[in-house]
Amino acid sequence: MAAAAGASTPFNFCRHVPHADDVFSGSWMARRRPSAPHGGGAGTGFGAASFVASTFGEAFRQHLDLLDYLSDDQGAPPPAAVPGASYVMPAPAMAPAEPVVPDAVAASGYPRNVAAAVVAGEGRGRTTTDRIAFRTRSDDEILDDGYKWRKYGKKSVKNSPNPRNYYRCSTEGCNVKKRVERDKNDPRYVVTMYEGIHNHVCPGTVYYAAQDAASGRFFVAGMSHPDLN
DNA sequence: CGTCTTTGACCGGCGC
DNA sequence: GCGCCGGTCAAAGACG
Repeated sequence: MAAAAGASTPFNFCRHVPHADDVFSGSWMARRRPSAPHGGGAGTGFGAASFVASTFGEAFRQHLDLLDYLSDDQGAPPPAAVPGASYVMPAPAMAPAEPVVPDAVAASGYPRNVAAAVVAGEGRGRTTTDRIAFRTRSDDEILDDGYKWRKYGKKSVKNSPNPRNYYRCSTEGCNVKKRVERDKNDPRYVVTMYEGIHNHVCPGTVYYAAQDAASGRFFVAGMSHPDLN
């Protein structure tokens, strides 16, 4: 089965929404979007690499080879809204993520030995990009991470009784995609795989800056969200 | 009326 | 070369 990868890694998501009902030991928190701004309640997701780079910080790097991870794709820079920002060590996560390489992912040809959580874009000779997969215990397949997603496909896949849903970031010019499906071995879990790098900031996320007294340079001091304040 | 989901068809890669 | 399979497209319908 797609058990939790060895060492779970603490990290933050674009929208970090700790909620007692949703936080599970060893898994990513998930929460139903309180009021979807766009009809239909399209899924929401976070950007793989941009989110890794901007929110995982060193804690994640220590577990994953992020240099390799971030080196492909189009060499996309950090989110535009954080110009020149040195990535800020994220606050300790409320609950550790449960990075996995789900069976569904592995079955797609992605190497199982790629640091468990990050799936590099080498599978089956595909030309993409940054990939990252998570398994999330949730009754809800819609994970609220602040991004706006548009569903463009649904497909039943072999060896799984559960359909796979395909989403694309609905921000114009952003080609980030994600696939969502329930774990075939444990329907309580949702397997989400992100592909690509957001070329924009997380909608609804407010970056706040601080100035380094020594250098006078501004840097991103953290993120917040109105829901959390 | 605009936006989003649904869903069948189509396409391309891969294994045999 | 053929068939299978996953991923994407696009038309139609639903919804706010």
